[in-house]
Amino acid sequence: MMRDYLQITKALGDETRVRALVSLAEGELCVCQIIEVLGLSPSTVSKHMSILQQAQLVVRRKDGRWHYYRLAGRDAPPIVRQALRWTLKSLDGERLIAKDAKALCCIRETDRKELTACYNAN
Amino acid sequence: MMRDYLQITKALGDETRVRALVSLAEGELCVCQIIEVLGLSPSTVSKHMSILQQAQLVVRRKDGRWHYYRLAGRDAPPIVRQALRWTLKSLDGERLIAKDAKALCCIRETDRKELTACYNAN
DNA sequence: CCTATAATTCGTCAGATAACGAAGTATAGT
DNA sequence: ACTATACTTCGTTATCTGACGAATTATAGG
Repeated sequence: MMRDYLQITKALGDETRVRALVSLAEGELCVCQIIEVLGLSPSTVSKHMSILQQAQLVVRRKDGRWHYYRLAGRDAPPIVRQALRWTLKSLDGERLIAKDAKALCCIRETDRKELTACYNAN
Repeated sequence: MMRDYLQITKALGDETRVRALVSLAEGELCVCQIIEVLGLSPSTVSKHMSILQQAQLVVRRKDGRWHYYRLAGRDAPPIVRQALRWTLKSLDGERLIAKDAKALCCIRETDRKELTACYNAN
């Protein structure tokens, strides 16, 4: 209980993780897409996603070589769902988040090869 | 916005601070009372309360030599009030918190001189 | 004015955390 | 089987954080 709570608050206490979390608001992403949004190394992003998953804030789905993450849903415990609702609501309209969302449009719709140029443009 | 959010989540990401916060649920306390509940040094507790205050989760009131802290109320921004509601709801019934509450009864009703014995009894 | 009390600020130290690259695992395509 | 791709795990390093005691500030009371 306290343990769950602290796992959630600690997970939410890092800007990078929050950006990753909010990026998932519009649907699941694979790790390589999250890497592009955040602009961090694969190992770093992997660790962050693992922390979010341990806090039950995200769910992982594996499909071939790709690992997709999505926000926890209806089956998640209330404490988690409430935390997510509060987070998304509180950060709605945040500038940094908006910038990520813009980059995400490129990332979702673009072949991985063309992607870097697109991201750098923002 | 992101700044406020992270100040809140970082503040809530420490067990000691959460215990202090929940202790205030039944009404304001002065620092020396919080010190008794937590069993930590004055300087440590002071720092923790300062962090909670910077996150706007608590409000300070000064009366003579005593500094009273209470939970943020109706005048606090929505992001803060929602965080507090979520926290108190999520930790309702937590064992460690309950123990603190028990100690708090002693602390509230007891002269400071008799206090140590009372606290140690739990 | 002097002392005691309540709290904060400062300096220090140990332990936690976030970043990286290198190495390892797993899967897809040839 | 071999190579490339997608992630994860591990080891290292720099920075952040939480704890304390000592020193400081502010107020109450003799």
